[in-house]
Amino acid sequence: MELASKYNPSDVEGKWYQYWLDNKLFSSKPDGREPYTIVIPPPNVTGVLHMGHMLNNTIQDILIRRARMQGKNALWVPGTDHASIATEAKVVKKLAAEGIKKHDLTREQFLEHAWAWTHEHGGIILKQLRRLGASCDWDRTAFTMDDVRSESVTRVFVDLYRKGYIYRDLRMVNWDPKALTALSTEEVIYKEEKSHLFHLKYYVEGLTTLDNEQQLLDEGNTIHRDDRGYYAVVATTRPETIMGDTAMCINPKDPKNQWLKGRKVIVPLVGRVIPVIEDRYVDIEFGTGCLKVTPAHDVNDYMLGKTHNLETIDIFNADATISDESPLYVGMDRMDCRRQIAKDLEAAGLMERVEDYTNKVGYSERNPDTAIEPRLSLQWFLRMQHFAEIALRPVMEGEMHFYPQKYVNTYKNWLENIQDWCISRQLWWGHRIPAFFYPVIATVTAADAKEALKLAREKSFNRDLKASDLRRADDGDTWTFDMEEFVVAPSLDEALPLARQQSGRPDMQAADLRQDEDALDTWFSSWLWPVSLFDGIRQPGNAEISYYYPTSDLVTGPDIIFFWVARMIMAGEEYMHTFPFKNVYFTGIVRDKLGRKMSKSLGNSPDPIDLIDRFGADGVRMGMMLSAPAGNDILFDEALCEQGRNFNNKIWNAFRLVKGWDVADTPQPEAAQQATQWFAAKLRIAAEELADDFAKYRLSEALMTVYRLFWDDFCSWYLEMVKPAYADGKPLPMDRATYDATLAFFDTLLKMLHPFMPFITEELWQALYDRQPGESIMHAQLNVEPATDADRDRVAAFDEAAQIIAAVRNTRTQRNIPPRQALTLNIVGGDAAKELPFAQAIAKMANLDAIETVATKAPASASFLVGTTEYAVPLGALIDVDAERAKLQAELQRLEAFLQGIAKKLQNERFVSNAPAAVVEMERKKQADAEQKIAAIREAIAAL
RNA sequence: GUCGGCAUAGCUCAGCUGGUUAGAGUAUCACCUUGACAUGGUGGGGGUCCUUGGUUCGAGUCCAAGUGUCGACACCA
Repeated sequence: MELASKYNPSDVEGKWYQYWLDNKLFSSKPDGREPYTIVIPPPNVTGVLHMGHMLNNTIQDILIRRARMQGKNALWVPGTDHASIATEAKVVKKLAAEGIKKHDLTREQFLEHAWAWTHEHGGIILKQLRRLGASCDWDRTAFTMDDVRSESVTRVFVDLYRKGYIYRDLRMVNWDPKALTALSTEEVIYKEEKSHLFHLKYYVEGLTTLDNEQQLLDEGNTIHRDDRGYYAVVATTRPETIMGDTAMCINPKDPKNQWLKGRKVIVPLVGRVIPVIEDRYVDIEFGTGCLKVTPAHDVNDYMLGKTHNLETIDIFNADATISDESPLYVGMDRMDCRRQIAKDLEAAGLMERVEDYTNKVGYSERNPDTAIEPRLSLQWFLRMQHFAEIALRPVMEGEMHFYPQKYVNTYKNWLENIQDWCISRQLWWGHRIPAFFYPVIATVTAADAKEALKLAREKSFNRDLKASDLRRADDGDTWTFDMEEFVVAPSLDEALPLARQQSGRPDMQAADLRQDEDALDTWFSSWLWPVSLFDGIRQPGNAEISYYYPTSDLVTGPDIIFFWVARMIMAGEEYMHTFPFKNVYFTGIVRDKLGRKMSKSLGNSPDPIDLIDRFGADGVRMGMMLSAPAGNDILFDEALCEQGRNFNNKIWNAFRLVKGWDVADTPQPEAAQQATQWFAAKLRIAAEELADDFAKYRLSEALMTVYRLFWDDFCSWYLEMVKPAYADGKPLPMDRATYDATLAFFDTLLKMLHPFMPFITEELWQALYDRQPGESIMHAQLNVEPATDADRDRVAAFDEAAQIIAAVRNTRTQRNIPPRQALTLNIVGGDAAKELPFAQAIAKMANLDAIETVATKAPASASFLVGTTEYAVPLGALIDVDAERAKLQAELQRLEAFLQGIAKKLQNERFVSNAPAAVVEMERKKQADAEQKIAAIREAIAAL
């Protein structure tokens, strides 16, 4: 067989992936074997592969392939996420480019566009994963909005509603004014920002003179006054919200502001008179201690509003332009308004001063340029207390393991301070909330119109309700108005009888029901993923869910520990009564080699497919894994892919060497026999190390273990030791015993490498022996005998031999003796009857013509110590006595310093009496060895 | 602000319950091309284990404080 001297990945990768597909080698069905399951963290359906996916999916593939080769029934389930906000935003943008506004379309029309977009762009990422070698069972590819998953989501919603965990309420939510939807607290990202703190003048109403001004000043009040009168100073970063001010608040214990108690102040520009209220919430130290209260636009102000029964004026529209509730700036964008009002306040002399200020502003995770706006709105919530409790247990009790473990703390912390989950989103792309509304005429009882309106608004959650919407009944105290009530059911068909019953109107028709317009948070479907993939919601206890659940490992980023991991544990415990995965492996964030996050604007994010084209999938996989300890950020450097590619080339060339040998039925040379025995032992020990690395999820170390085993032990040592000699410019044939052993070693090595580098290992494994059609390394079993003590002894003995070889080579290098010039090795003062282990191998590797035991070495020798044995290489005329002496002197000095340290330790009585006997004994042995070495070196120097 | 992680060779990281002269990969330097591979071979150099104090016969490892750094959470008018 002719093989190119360089490995070319593109020749083999596509071929073998197709072979795996054609032979259904990724597929899994429940059977009698132990299952090993991974569910993919579903990437956004319209996403494209980035470096984070590369890392994440490489790890999953390594774990899956390893499990498969251990004889487990390995299943990796792929799929995509509908990513409601992200996808809807993309579709809206695309439509906008075509001049179509979302709200000019009906829901159905919009969804048609969204599905078209999904079908066009969807699944690209899954195709890209194939280039990486991902061994997913593609026949099972799922989508969070396919029929099974959608129905599961709906059922879960209905179930949780009936269990009383889901409720509807008017709350201050994080509003994304661009996407026009509420967000959960986890979807808000706070960024520090340079802004301004505006100090505004709120004149005190009707106060022209303060009789006891001096006394108040003496008591510590800070009183502001100008020719227009007395005023309070309020510091704010958001002057545009003053139109919504309905109070000013001071801390009752604030000595600076006692004079304002019980007064009323005038909102600047607006002219509205608002009360001064008192609440301990106000921080005395901050600013002037005067806080403007805008209940509609700040979470804390909202609380104050509730406590103090304040009016709520919502001055923003949903898109954060100024609403007609505001007396000023109607229709203006909030940011423009901030600039304008600052100017106007300045011009009106109502701005005392402006200072620079750094504060944190929340931004939408999905629209990173859009500052979120706290907004009162009616949303659906999931009560989290129960879920926090059931999700904490399996992690704290060690049923589930996190790698790295530090995330247990993060997890615990979040669960213990959990807030209810806002699950509704004002989007169309997603799972529509299965709540069905029907109109009713409601009543409230109140003595006057104002009270009635307030009660009616509370009852209907409708802040837009106006006094004219209320109808007073004849008795005077009863008011009626139109509102809606709802039922929750999986479908319209099931909703109708419920609604008839609930309303007491048996004549109600389907057309009378109106389904909630909102969709559910994307994570409300993702949290069911490990269950819904096996249809465990719709068909509890089915064969698949019973077999594959709980899954084995989850591989994901720590950034979604709350969004996703925690919630999957909740859903798993709720619906399966047990945790969804045994182990969670948190990967780090992929950064560039300077430690910066990958971003489009920095242009430091390589295209994974381009990398695969250049280095091969195996090379890139190795590049990812080389620097990826669990949980640490990985600093990605193309140089690592290069290293991966080089390793592929090394494997390839080792194969070329082995397959190039001629075989003959000749006796096995002693050196080769020693080498095979040693490598067999080394292989068994390495396999144990590898297993240990995997057991601890130290995958980059596992890779390094195999890397060194292959390159150093197999190529640099073993192959060199067994390589046939040359005669007449041609290699001699190799004996069959060594050849067979070498092929067997190669076979095992390929299997150990396969999870990391699936393509090249398949290519070579297929070529190593004759294989059956449809056979694959993927399903070959990695069975390596356990290592024995004899193996460890042999490996230790070889380490000494390797040191001797290195020392002889060093002797050559330092004296410019060519490798081809054979040398003789003397074992000085040794027992002539005792054979040096690996003598033949040493002779071959160090190019020695003889190894002799001598009583005293030749005077013109280079000498060195391995262990406590002195070795010498007679150099004859090649000797440089001065250089030799200098070398020995340096070694002597080093050893003497070392000996001194030990002697000091051993002279310390407290050490001798306190340290364990074994430790003291070890020190004594070190001392004796060092003394022996020193004596040997002294002799060597004298002999020169 | 609260809590947590980390700090070891130029770089990226191992180093377990304290006990050989602190390791690996990579980079770097020198030498080496007829014989699998220059995407290679052989050999070398390179460390005040962040600082200070403590515990101990003994500290990279344990404790405390400090410095730096990263992260989570909370508040921020």
